Amino acid sequence: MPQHHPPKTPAETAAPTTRVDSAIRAITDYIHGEGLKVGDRLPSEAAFAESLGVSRTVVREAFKSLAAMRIIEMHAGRRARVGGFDASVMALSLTHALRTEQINAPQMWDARRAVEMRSVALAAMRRTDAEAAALLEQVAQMRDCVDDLARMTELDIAFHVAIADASRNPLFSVLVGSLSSAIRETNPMVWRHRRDNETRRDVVEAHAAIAQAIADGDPDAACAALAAHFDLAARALATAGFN
Amino acid sequence: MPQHHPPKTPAETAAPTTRVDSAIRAITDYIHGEGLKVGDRLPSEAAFAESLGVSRTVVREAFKSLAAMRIIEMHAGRRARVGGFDASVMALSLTHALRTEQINAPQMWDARRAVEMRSVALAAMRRTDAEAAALLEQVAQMRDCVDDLARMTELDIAFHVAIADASRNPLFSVLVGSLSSAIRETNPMVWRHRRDNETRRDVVEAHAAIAQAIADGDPDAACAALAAHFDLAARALATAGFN
DNA sequence: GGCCTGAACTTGTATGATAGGTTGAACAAA
DNA sequence: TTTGTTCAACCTATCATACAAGTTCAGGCC
Repeated sequence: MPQHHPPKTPAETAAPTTRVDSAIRAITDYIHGEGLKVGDRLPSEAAFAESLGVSRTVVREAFKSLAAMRIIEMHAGRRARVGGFDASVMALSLTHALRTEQINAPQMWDARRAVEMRSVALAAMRRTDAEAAALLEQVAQMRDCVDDLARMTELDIAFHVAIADASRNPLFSVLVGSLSSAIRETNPMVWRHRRDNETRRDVVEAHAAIAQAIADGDPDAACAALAAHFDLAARALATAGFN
Repeated sequence: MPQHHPPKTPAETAAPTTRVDSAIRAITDYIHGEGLKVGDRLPSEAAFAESLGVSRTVVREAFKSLAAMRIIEMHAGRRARVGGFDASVMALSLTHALRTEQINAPQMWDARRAVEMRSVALAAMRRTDAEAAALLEQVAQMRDCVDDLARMTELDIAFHVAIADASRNPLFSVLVGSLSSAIRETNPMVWRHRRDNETRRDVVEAHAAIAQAIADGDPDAACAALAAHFDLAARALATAGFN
């Protein structure tokens, strides 16, 4: 029997238990109802407090909760504004899931592969010339620091996110960014097992192949190159002892 | 030039600006440092307040923020516990992104397609017999309510999530759940354009083909069936006027 | 043993106060 | 008219305190 997922409508239909919860609901409804877009200003905490008939404490916790999810942005003195979609929330969530062993590294890599397989294909079809050049440049930078693990990790993530940006679908940027970011912590363990520089160079060349395929505007080649990249990673994961 | 994403390490390395932010950081670090797992109890708000040298208000807002992200769970009178990974956070985030037009429906569908393409393949390889039977049963239920839009929508989501569950990768359950859930709001608009029952029946049969392929343990057939399903959806989206 | 009870603890919410950041309009200077 | 300054009003960040209501668990009673 499949596990039962309680059906949840957006913003959790489940009757709000605490006043903070209902305040959160009221605020999101307000944003939606007023048709507010990113950057638009919200009423003050005091205003919500009065209109909802609760203390400012309650509204404040609701605001903070929404700010944590980047649904709104808060700054001292300034009114809260509607927030922009961002990878950080999902990244935090995924990092937590990894650390608490609700998900393991191979599972994360598997999902990442699925997402990026589409991301590179779109990038190959939609990239601008500037983006193509930038990707090739990033690969060049990677070649220069096969020994610097930390730098390599950051370049790696930036490279994959840049591809996602070129896909012209911000959702891919966020998904790729958060999935990559969450894996960051396991990355050093994997690389430690690539002792010989030759293997490390293989990784860089895998990236080069992806960048080239995207520059050539060849989705199929890009997918093939990405598949090779992930196969390499999968082997490394296995070697590093991830189950 | 590709847009510059400021590199963010997990839990945002960016120097915490407010005390609440640093409290959030301290709490997540505590969870990680103590190696706490899902369900483990955290120290009380008062304890954190004292150890961090801030008021309970600050700790409370930090707790609420983490609770919003499901990193911890809070209940009146009970100590906070480490929370389980859940689709609701991402669903809320995505729903907000859709409502504020940071992402549009076709983009969401595209990402969903990428994720589910892998989800069904894994499900076909790993599903238990019980899961296969359950999927077929769910399709049967869908056949019985082609006229009930709301019910159909919920069954649809439940079906895709059930497949993800069968993939044995909880990340897919979360991704599929949240992506499907976020699309829920646009679903009625799409279905309104499938006037004739014949087309609606096509949709149900597309699901049937997926379920059958998974039951047969045939990943390739499952992918093909899923592709057909999404092509159908893409056409409907176009008809409904989504750009 | 099993059930009940209450004290101790913990979270949920309210109130009031203060410090410090932000904003916008009135006003002065160029 | 334009630009720059200043200040009052507004707003958020944080604190201290208080009390209601839910939870836990050790004893005590049957």
